[in-house]
Amino acid sequence: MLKITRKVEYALIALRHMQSENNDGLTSAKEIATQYGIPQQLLAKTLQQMAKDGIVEAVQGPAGGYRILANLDHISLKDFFENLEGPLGMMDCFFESDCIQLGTCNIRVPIQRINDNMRNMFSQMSVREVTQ
Amino acid sequence: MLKITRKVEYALIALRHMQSENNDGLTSAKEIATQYGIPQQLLAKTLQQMAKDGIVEAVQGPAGGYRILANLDHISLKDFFENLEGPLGMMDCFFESDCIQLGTCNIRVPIQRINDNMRNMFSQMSVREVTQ
DNA sequence: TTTAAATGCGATAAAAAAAGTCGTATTTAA
DNA sequence: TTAAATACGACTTTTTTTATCGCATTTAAA
Repeated sequence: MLKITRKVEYALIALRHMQSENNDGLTSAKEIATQYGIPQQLLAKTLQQMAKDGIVEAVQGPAGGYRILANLDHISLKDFFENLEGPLGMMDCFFESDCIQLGTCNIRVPIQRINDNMRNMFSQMSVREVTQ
Repeated sequence: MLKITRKVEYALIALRHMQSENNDGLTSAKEIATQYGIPQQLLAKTLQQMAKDGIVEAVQGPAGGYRILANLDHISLKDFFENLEGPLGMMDCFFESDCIQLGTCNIRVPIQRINDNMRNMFSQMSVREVTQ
């Protein structure tokens, strides 16, 4: 419980790698996958998703790849997580209301308070803090 | 990602219920399971685990059940979570070191910093904050 | 103009984790 | 003696996560 997913993990590894490149930072998915021993296709999809979110820029064609586009200081971990994995909640009932017990549930509100604390914590941390 | 498990959820529901009982708080697993629409056997196991941890007391025999034993103000959410689910870490490599990429991983240390923040947050919250 | 190496992306498969069930033993009040 | 509860290991089912497959598109370079 309370774990981050591989997708998020791979995304952070890739960003940190690209940030430390001494050239213009353009790096292919294959290059990163090989160096860190992670599945290339999965990493590629993750990078493609980040490209859609404007975090990285994709360059097509041979000798193409990805490079960081956004200022990582200005992206909170909360937004980063939610871009990749959807709404951040300790229980599903915070966004899906298909739980029949919603009316009788006695911990929804207190857990939501804790969840707010957690979201707040990740709102105050930038992606840069992980990649620097 | 970053979700609590049903086991933890059920445990908190049960504690909150027992705390609000106006009798001596002795309540059977069946009673709680019925009231909140929770699988009885699963709840029972969760209560048994809490009994081992000294959080609740188990009373056997007919008309038996469970009642709160510990002072919930003095149990942190971190300890509560770890009692039920084991070590709290955003990545498995914090406790299992079977990851071959440990040497080349470039985000382990920064993620661990974030993880420490999270553990610290849950250390400063008591179970009581959820059950009151 | 052809080729090769890269991204783009939907569908599917495999693996792992979580959730739930079953069966049986034990305890104990009535 | 019976019935209603806890105790607990083994197992099954379901869900989620992780990974793979196949094919299309882009584009630099031969």
